[in-house]
Amino acid sequence: MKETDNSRRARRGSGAITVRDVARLAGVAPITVSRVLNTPAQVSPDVRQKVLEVIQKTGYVPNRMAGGLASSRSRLIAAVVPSTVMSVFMPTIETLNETLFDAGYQLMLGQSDYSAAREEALLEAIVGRRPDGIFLTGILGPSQGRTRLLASGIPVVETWDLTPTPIDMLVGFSHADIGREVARFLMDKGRRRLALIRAEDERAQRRADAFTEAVQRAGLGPVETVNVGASRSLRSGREALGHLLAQRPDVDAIFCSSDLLALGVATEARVRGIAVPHDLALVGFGDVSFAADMAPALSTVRINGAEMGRLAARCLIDRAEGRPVSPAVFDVGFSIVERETT
Amino acid sequence: MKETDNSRRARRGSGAITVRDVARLAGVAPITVSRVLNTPAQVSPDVRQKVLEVIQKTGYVPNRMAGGLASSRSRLIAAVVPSTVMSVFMPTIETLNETLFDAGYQLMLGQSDYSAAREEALLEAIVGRRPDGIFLTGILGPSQGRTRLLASGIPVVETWDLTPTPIDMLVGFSHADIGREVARFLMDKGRRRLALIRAEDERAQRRADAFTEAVQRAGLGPVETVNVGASRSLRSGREALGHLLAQRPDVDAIFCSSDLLALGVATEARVRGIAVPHDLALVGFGDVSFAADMAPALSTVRINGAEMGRLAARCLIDRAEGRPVSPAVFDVGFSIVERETT
DNA sequence: ATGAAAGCGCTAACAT
DNA sequence: ATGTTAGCGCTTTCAT
Repeated sequence: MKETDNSRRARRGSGAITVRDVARLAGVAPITVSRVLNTPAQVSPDVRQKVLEVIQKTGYVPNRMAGGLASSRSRLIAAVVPSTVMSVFMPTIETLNETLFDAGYQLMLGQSDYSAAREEALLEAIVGRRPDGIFLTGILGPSQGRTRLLASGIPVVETWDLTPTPIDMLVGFSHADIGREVARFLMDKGRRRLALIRAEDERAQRRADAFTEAVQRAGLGPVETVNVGASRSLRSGREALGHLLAQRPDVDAIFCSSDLLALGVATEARVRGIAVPHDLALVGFGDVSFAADMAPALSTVRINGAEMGRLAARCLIDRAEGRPVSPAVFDVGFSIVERETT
Repeated sequence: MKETDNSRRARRGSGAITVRDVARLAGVAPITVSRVLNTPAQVSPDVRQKVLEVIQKTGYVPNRMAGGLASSRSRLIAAVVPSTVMSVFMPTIETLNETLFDAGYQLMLGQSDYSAAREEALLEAIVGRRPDGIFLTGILGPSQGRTRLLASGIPVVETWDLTPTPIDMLVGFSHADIGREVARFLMDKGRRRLALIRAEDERAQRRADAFTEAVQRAGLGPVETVNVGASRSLRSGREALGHLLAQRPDVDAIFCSSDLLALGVATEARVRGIAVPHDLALVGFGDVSFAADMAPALSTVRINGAEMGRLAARCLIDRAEGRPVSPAVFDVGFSIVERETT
C-alpha cells in the first residue's frame, strides 16, 4: 500500500523482484543488498544473514543486464565459429564455455557458416552487446569487422591459426608447418605418389599449399588435389576418393583436411578393395574422438582443441578482470599421431 | 568544451560513443536517434539521412544492454544442451541459432553435461540475464530450476521429448513410440534375439523400456542390454558389442541409442567377421550425416532436428514479440529409415 | 559497516 | 514529426 508513488507516469518494468524490493523487506538500503551479493565481506554477518533470507524467500535473481550497464562489465563472452555440426571446433568451444561458466561468465555463440558477410553481421551484433571479450575462430583479415573490433576496445582472442598481425591476443598453431611435416612424414614412409583431399577453407588451403610445396621440393612431381568445397561430410570423402582414383589411379598416400573426410576415404577404399595402409596411406586432421577407434585406426594431426579453449578463456577472463596478458600469443603446436592407416 | 558539466561526481562510463553523442552531432534529441534505428518510418527522410550519416561517421554501435534494460526486451535467447561435441542436438541448435539471428536475436549457449546440478546452476545464470526466451533440450522434471523458470515468466520451449506437463511450449516426439516401433520393425524382419546398447540418459532409457516391453510382449524373452554410461563414443560401441557377445553370442539384432554407437558396433562386427546385416541387424538413432554414407549404410531413426530448431525458434520469437503461440505443443514425429544394416 | 545520490545508455510515456 | 521527462535495475562515488 502507499509504498509506491505511481500517481504520475505509469512506467512499465518487468514486474520482477528487484534490489529495492529485497532491500525494503530486509530493512536495508539497496546498495547493501548489492554488497551482500558482490562483496559479502563488506557486510556484517547478521545483516548479510537477514538479506540472504529475504533473497531466498522471494526467489530474487539479480538482473545482470542492469548490473552490467551500471558497472560496464557484462560478464558475457562472444564466440564466433564457422560451424557447429560435427565440427572440429566444438571441443574448443566446449572447454571455452566450461571455463567461462565456472568463472561466472556466459557464452554467446554465433555461426559464420564460413561466410564473410555473415561474419560481419555477427560482429556488429556482438559489439552491440558489449561483451567483456570476443573469441574468434581463425584470424580476421582487413575488413570492416576488424576495424570495428579494434575500435570497440573489447579484448579479442583469435584462435586456430597464427599471424604476425593479430588484432589482440592469439592462441593457435601453424598450418604451413603441418602441411610440411605431414608431407615429410609420408615421404619418409616411402610414399611417392601423394595427393590431397580438402574442403574449401582458408586454413586447409594453407596446409595444402605447404604440403604441395614440400612434395615438389622433394622432386616428387605434382600433387593431385580434390577440393570438396563446402561439403565436409563422410560422403564427400568417399566421392573424392572416386574422383582422385579416376585422375591418378596409382596414388599411394592421401592427406585429408579433416578426419571425417578421411573416414569417408577409408570407407570407400574398403568398399573398393583397396588395402589401407598397404596400397594407400591416409592421414586425417583434427584427431576427433572416433579417429583412434576406426578400423584401421586413423593416423592424423592432433590439435589440442580443448587446451586452446581453456587457454583462450583464461586470456579473455584475465583481460576482462584487468589483468594484463603476456605473452599475448600462444602457439599450442600440433603432433602427428601415427596409427594404422600409415 | 563546456559541453559536459562534470564539476561534481566523476562518473566512469565505457567511453564509447552514445546516443547522446550522435544526437548532439546531428542536432537532434537522443530519442530521435533511437527512432531512426528502431522505427525509421517515424522520422522524416532528411533528419533520418542526417542521423545515419553521423552514425556512419562515428561508427556508433547502440548498446543493447541499455536498450534491453529500458525496454524490458533483451533480444537474447538462452539454450541449454547436454553436450556439444559430436552431439545429435547440434543440427537443432544450428537452425535455432540461424533463425534467431535472422530475426535479430542472439543465442546464449549453456552445456549441462547431462548433470542436473549443472543444469540448475545454468538456469539460475540464465534467468539473471532476463532472456526473451529459453530453449531446453529435453523436459524438466520437478526441481528448483523448474520452479524458478515458472516464476520468472520467461517463455520456455522444451524439446526432444513429450510430456503431459510442459512448463510452457513443447516441440518434441515420443521416445516410447520409437522403442516400440523399432522393436516391431526388427521382429517383422524375422529377428528373434534382440538386444540394446545404450548410453545413460533419460530419453534413451525411455526408448529402451518401450523396446524391451514390446519384445517381451511378443514372447521373445529377455532383451540383453549394455549400458555404456556417459561414454557415447565410437569406442564404447565397439566395446559394448564385445560385452554383449560375451553375454549372448547368438544376438541377431541390436538397437543402439545413437548412430555413433552403431558405427562402433558395425566397426567391431566387421573386425570380428560378423556379417551385417546377415548375422546381425543394426539400428541407430539420430540419422546423423554419416549414417547414410557408412558401408553398410546404417538403418536408423530419423529425427528432424533442424525442423525442431526452426520451430522452437519461431515459437520463442512469436512469444517474445507478444504473439500468442497455439497450439503450444508440437509432435514432430520420427521415421525409421531402412538402409543396409537391417 | 552502511547509506544517499547520481547516473550507466537507452526507450516508454507524455507532450507539443 | 520531434522533444521533454522519467525511469529500467543496478552499482559507483562520496559521505558518514
